[in-house]
Amino acid sequence: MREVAKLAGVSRMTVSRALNQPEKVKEALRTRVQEAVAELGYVHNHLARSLSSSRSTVIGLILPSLENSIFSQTVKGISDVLRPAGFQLMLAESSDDPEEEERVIAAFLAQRVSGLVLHSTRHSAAAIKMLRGAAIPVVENGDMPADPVDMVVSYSNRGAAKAMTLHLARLGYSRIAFAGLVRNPRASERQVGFREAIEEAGLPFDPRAMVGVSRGFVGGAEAISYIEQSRPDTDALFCAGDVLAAGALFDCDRRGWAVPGRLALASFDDLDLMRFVNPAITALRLPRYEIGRRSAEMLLARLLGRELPLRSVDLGFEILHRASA
Amino acid sequence: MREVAKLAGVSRMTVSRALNQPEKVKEALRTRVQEAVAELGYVHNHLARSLSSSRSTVIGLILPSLENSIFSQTVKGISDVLRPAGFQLMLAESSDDPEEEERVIAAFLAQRVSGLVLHSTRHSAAAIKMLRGAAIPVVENGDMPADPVDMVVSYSNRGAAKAMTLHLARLGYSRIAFAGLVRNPRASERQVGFREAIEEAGLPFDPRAMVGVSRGFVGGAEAISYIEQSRPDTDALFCAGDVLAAGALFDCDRRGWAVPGRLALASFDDLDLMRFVNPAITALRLPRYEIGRRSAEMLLARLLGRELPLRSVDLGFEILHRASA
DNA sequence: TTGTAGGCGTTATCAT
DNA sequence: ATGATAACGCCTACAA
Repeated sequence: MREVAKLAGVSRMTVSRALNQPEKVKEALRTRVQEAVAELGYVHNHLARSLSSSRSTVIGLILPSLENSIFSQTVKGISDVLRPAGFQLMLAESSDDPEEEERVIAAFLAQRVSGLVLHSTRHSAAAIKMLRGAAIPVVENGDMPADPVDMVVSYSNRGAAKAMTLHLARLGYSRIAFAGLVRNPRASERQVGFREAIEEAGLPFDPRAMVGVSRGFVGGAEAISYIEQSRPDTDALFCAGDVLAAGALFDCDRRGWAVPGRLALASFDDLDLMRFVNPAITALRLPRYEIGRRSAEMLLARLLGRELPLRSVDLGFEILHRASA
Repeated sequence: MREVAKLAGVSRMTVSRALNQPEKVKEALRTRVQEAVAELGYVHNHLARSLSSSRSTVIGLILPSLENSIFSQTVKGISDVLRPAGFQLMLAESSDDPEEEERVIAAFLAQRVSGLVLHSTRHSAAAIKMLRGAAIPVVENGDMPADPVDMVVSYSNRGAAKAMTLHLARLGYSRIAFAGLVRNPRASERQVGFREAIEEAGLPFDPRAMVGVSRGFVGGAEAISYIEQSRPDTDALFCAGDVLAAGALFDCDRRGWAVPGRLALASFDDLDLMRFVNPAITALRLPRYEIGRRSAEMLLARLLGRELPLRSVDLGFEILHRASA
């Protein structure tokens, strides 16, 4: 910048202003500065800027898993808002482990991110302390937490699972089963919603109606095997996770089980896949992209000094009824 | 840090060393420093560190699309290497647009990323100039480029497409069609490979055997419609992109076309999905995760001053023969 | 092994 | 509208 200033025949301060608040610099000087910048191939140093102004243009995002297509929509939503605003996105994975999340938060705070989006809603005490100490805006995404750290943009896992289960009950299914991922806090919430719905629908509650399975398509096949062996009179299966329902459908296909004749199927997440398989799978549409957008917007609003009316936004969900149930 | 130093009764330099090179500080002092850090909730400022040492611990990654599951494996590979090394990942999207890529590169260089991973291999002249000027290690990923910017870790789109097409020819299919994404540089390379294979196999080359389709499952259905209307005697379809083959399979299912009886199917990418559908789809396994790992490893090696024997690594591919062809 | 001095490249602040 | 000066918080280089 020193060199740019020299070449343009102005002070460094003027260069800085020409770069950051062009309207505050006379056109003549502004042009000379721009020419000097181009000539020297000068690249503004945002580290120095952040250090000096004690405010950065980087937002941190911590996801439970990087390999999950449902999160990529949220990433896209965040990125679409951040990029035009001149902000960058820093990404890391927590594996749904509070300890690992804590380490990542520490690393991000050391990088002086100006805001944070956390998908998990379970944090270590130390992590919460660090977040409060950092005094930066934080958005939580994965669920509507009872005790938010700061802001929340999400939907209710419990509520959505309950709604879908009630939907199945209303369709006349009475021996409904639930398959969810093991060791996953969001899956647990969904299971609670499932149970609430069963009771509210006046159906007998059967603990064996719930099964924990692995991630991925294989989890869906595990659920079908479980049903065959342990609860063969099941008439509908609600798969609460990612591609489980598709895996279940493929396995039914292989076994010659008619869907929904032998077994009705419903999915928690409406991936594109759900619409394209045969039969198309009834699913919950969750506003994954919107969650990203709103999270980023709220973060930016706070960084620009606007006080927000809402600290907690429930974006809800939608039931997409299709041929599988 | 000043406060930590005061509380621990040492100089700031000692604190800095206790943090960065603990082995160079006597245990007694180190302990006192750590206690002071904990007591004050001190968070190291990596911006200041980077500015002062003129070396950062952030790597930039630019992907054509954030919503594509095949890239998430590469992201995971990069992250798995970066995290233990204390590096962070900054992520952005180029939409396969060299102009947009150029803007992102500029933004990343302003953030003083210490290395860059680019999935695209087509860059604007200005982008290349900036990269060379920045003198940071760069890895390209999406293809084996004729004229690399710096390092390359990839596979050959042309070679892989050619191999799969030859595989289909060897299986006895003689009216093979190719479906690829429109306006996608990697899809174009794959098409070249397809054509080479057709000629090498001694099959008649028919321009109508190639069709450009949309992204996503719907693209597969488009390909099937095209075949029905414009080239009904096609006996095998090679889908060169992401989920296209699955979309084609679902559409065949809907039409009652037997796979591979009426039409054989092959996919360019081996997503999990390909193994789980019925029939399972013959696919190219591309080392997406490994590409991420190796890219990050090569970047780190260079940042640690090691000179690398290889600047260009072709990780190859594998044909997974399954029931669809 | 520890400390001192100076500077990394920018912006806040105050002055002109 | 522009400039001078002093931080921002850390590390390099050198000294003790």
